[in-house]
Amino acid sequence: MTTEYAQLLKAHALKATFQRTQILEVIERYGHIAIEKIYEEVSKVHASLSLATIYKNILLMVEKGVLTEVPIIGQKSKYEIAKEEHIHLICTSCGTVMDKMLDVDTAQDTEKVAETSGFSLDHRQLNLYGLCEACRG
Amino acid sequence: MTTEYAQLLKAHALKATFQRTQILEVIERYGHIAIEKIYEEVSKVHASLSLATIYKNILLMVEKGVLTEVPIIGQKSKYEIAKEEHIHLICTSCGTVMDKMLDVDTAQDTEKVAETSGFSLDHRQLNLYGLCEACRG
DNA sequence: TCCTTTACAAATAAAAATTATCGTAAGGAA
DNA sequence: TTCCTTACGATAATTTTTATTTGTAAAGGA
Repeated sequence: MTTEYAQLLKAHALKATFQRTQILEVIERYGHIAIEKIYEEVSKVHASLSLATIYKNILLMVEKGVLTEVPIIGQKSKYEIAKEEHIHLICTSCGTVMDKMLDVDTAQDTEKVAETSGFSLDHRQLNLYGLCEACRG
Repeated sequence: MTTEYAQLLKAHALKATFQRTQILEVIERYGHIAIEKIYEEVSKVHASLSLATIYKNILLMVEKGVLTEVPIIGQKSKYEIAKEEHIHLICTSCGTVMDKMLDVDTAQDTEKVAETSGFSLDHRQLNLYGLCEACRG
């Protein structure tokens, strides 16, 4: 069966194995998720899965541009499906990561900072830390 | 002069040991530096230093607000002396990290993003990845 | 000064995270 | 289906990080 994930993998010259499509399914379901949790979740539908397989595939899919690493202060990195550039709101209480659109002004401002420094900008990583609505109490 | 670091430590309720002032001296000299490299450098002036001591002290100094962790895509976290909020320009070729002033507009824009999401903003992490002037060739 | 208390560093030791190896199995093109 | 290539699973081996224990030194009080 050619699922949405199988196509995504093939579009990046990767074979669409069951393990990989399951990993992608879990990542999409969570939005942002750490390695250990991916292992935990995928194991539920594929008990014989090896943790090494997760590591290998995550690394590979990051290399191929299917996934993006989201390094976070004080935590292990989380991973998300690569998508249009955006901002992260990270709750320091519950750990939730939310995506927010990157507004044009901020994009332009940062481009300008890079430019005036003789720096050729490739991509941004804009993380805002604080308390989400639920955790503010 | 190491008294500068001794004062910094004391201001955060930490004792000014030789090891700690040396760690701080190395971090300031490099600007941004990973654990392993700190160990390598401090070992030069203090051969019997244990790597566990580095970890313990880095963790402690981050907790106390003397240091800031800078997590970077595809690398181990680097550490810097805590200072006024700023942007990082990270060269994906040579790995150099440069500090840039955070302009008022960007600061306000991000505050607004947080606000309209019901998010109480605590601190930002704005990293720009690309090629530094030297690496553009 | 001497004693007591506390904190620290060093040295392990232990645990956790990540990467490598290799025989077998599965994907995909023809 | 057949064949070639690549991925998986099962370790094993490393690396990274954290915890524990012990000896020493510094700090403060009598």
